Amino acid sequence: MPMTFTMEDLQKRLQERQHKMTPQRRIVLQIFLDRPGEHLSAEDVHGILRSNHSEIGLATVYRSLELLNKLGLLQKMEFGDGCSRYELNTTDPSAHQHHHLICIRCNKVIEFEDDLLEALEQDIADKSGFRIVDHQVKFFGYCKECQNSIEN
Amino acid sequence: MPMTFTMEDLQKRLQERQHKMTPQRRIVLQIFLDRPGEHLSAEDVHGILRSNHSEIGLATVYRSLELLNKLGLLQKMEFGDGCSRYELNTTDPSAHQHHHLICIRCNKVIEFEDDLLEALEQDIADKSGFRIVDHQVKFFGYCKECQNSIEN
DNA sequence: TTTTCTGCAAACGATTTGCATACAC
DNA sequence: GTGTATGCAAATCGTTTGCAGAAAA
Repeated sequence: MPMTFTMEDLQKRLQERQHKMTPQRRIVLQIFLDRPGEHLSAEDVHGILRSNHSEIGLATVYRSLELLNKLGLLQKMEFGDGCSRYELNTTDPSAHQHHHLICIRCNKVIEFEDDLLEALEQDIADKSGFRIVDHQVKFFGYCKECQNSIEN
Repeated sequence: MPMTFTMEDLQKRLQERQHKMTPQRRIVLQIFLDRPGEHLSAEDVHGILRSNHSEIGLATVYRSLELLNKLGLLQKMEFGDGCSRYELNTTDPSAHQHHHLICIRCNKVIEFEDDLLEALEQDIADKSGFRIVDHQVKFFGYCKECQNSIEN
């Protein structure tokens, strides 16, 4: 089980860049800590806050997500559904970055890791001369459940 | 050099779905035929039309791009610059789908093909049970030229 | 007290839509 | 002629921004 961040990490990283610790930022991070593995949009977060009776302005949600991303606590991603989504980073530097399988029938997003990807990246770098610093890999298809229900 | 589509392909595919051949659709496709390998946004296309003295309403440009995509003549993609981009598909069914290396300094997009990707996809499918029908692979980094100018 | 933050409302940019007219078939 | 397409303007949607008041440091 990969380690995630703590509030102290948030505090420390905010201070390093002369930002301030605020209840809003703490609460937004806590939402992700409470939901490991979920890919939340700004609207999702805003809705969760609303249902928690801890309303925070939508603009502040956007600003907090962007900040937590810059601080390295959240990772930003796009699944082609028209909005940015965020998920908690792991603190484990040796962890492989995971990637996403997106079911085009039920819209489920599942994650995978695969060592072949590292080989692919190395191969691309060698052939192209690019110095690669990040990648995005998404596979679209039908998950097991949807394959079954199509057959029936 | 991969084969691309012709106006006859457009005509045929339009008829199959009871759509009509219009000058606007013909002109939009021609723009892509004239610029193989370019990744054009709706605004790009609209600008080219403007400079060609063949103005077409922006809404029609959007509708044409979406239609050409549905007909399989164009491929839609996102590079994270806030707008959708399109490029001509090849007609060669045995061609490997190519992928993109995006320079995060000069924003150049270059394309690559790599057989390892097929292996990766097969591996993922085996492990996850997903039936994969499409994928998106983007690598972000520094192109050769930008690596050089950073060193200087 | 100084600087950064928040919340609100207005602004934004890409894309979509409603509708009357024009055109392809 | 019939049904689809176009052009325009207005609407939409996610996101960003300006600004005045609030709150961290």
